[in-house]
Amino acid sequence: MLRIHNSLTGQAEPFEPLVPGQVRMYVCGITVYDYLHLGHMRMFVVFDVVRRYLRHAGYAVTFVRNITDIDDKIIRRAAQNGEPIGELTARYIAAMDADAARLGVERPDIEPRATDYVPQILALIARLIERGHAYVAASGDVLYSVASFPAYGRLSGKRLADLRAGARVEVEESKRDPLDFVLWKRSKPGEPTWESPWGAGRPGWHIECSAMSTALLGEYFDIHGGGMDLKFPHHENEIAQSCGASGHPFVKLWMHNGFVNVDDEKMSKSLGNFFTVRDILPRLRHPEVLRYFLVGSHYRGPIHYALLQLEQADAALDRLYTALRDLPLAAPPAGRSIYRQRFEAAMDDDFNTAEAVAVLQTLAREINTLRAAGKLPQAAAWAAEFRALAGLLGIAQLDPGEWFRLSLPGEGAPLAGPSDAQVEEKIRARLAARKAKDFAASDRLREELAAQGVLLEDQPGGLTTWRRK
RNA sequence: GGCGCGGUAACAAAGCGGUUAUGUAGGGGCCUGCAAAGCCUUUUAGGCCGGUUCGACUCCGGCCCGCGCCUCCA
Repeated sequence: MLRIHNSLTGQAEPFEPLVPGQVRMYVCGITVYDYLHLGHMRMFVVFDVVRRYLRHAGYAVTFVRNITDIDDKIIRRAAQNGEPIGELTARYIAAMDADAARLGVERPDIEPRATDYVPQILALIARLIERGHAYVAASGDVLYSVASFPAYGRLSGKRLADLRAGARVEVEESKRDPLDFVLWKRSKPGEPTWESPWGAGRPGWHIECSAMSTALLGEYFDIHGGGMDLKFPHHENEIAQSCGASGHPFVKLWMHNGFVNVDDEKMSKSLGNFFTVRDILPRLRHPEVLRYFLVGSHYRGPIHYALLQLEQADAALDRLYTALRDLPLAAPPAGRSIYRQRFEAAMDDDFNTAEAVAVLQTLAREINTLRAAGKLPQAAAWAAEFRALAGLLGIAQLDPGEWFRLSLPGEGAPLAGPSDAQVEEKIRARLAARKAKDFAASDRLREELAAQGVLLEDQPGGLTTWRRK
C-alpha cells in the first residue's frame, strides 16, 4: 500500500486516487528566463520518479507540468538582452527540455504555457469577482481578497494575524488587506498585454496555475507538487483561487520536495550560490551520476550539493554496473522476489528512494556472489530484476560496457586518453606477454594504461576487461 | 517574533524500542603470477540533559546548534 506524505495534513496518508485506477497530477514547473539549476532539476527528478512509480503501481497517470512564460523576471531579462520575449522563452524552454532529457526525465503528458491560457485565466478571475473573492483596486489591478477565504493559511500552517503582523510586503494603498495578491496586473507601456474586462494587462503569477490545472485536470484532482518554497505563498494562493472559484476542494494531496543546499544554505539565485545543470554535467562521467545523487536521499529533506557527493555517486554507480557487466539477457525471477518486495516497500513508504537504492546495492552484491560461484543463469535473472527496479528510479540504465568506456573528466575538459582500439591493442600485447610468463612486460603495459586512466581486470577465463577511471 | 524542518559514525545517507542498513573511504582475510574487481570480515555512530521502559539512536520533555518559510524563488 502506497503511502504519501500530504503537506496539507503533515502526515503520510494511504494513497487513494479520486477516480479508481487514474491519477491526475500537476507540478509547478519553472519560469523560463535562465538555465535550469540543480534545485530545478531535483524537482524534475523527484516528480519523474513519483510518476514512474505510480505508473508502475498500475495507475493511468496524467502528468502536467506547466511553463511560466510571462512574468516580471522574463520581461526584465528580455529587455536586458534586447531580445523579444518569445525568443528568450523559446530558447530557455529548449534548453530545459535538453537538460531534462539528459537526466532521463520523461516529458510530461502536457506542458501548458501560461500565455496559452489567458482566456481561462480571465474566466477564472471573472468568477472570483462574481463570488466576492476578488475586486478591482484603484490601481486598476484585480486583487484577491484574502479575508474572503477563511481557510487561507491552512497549507502553510500560517495564521492571517501572524502574516499581517510580520508583513514585509509594501502596503499598497489600493489593497484592502496587505495580504491581498494580484490576479490581473495592469500593464505598463511596452509590456506584453492582453485585453480584459478590467483593462489591458497580464496575469499575476499564481492565477495561471489555478487556471491551467483546472482546465487540464478538472476542479478537483489528486496530486499537486512543487518545491518547498512554493508552499507559501504560491500554493496557498492557488488554493484560495481555485476553491474560491469552485466552492469545493481543489487538490487532495500536496507534495513538496526539499531544497538543494550548498554549504548549508539554500541554493538560490539571490545568494549567487547556484549551479546550473550545464555547469555540473561536464564534470561527470555521465548525467546519470547526477540523477543517482538526487535519488540517493529522501525527496522531502534537504540535499547537500558538493563535488565530493558526485564522486561518491559515481563510485556507487560504478559498483552497480560492475555487477551488471557481461551477463546474458535473462528473464527476471518469477513472482514478487524478495528484492522486489523490499524495493516496493521502500517506495511505498513515501517514495523512500534512498532505501530503494540501498536495496539495489544489496541486490548487486547478490549478483556478484552468484557470479563468483559460477551461477551465471541466476545472476543474469537477478540482473534483469535489477534493471527493472532501477528503471523506476531512472538509474543504471546504460549498457555496462558503455559505462566503463566513459572517462571521468578532469577539471573542465575531458581527459585525452587512448582510444578504445588502442586500449584493446595493448591488452592483446599484454595477453601474449602473460602467456609467455613475461610478467615484467605484462605489468609494464598495464602500468602504461593505468597512467592513461585505464584499469585492467583479468577475468578468470583468461579474458581481460577494462574500464576508464 | 510566528510557523516548520533537521542534528546518525571519516564522508554521505536510511530504517528501526532489543537483531549487519547501504555506498564511499580505512584495516585484515580469501581469490590473483602480481594486481584490479568481487566476496568475507573489521574500526570510527546517533548534539546535550532528564524521563518512560527489563531495554532507546528510535517514544516523551527541556536545552543547545543549524537551516528554511513568513518577500520573487524548484
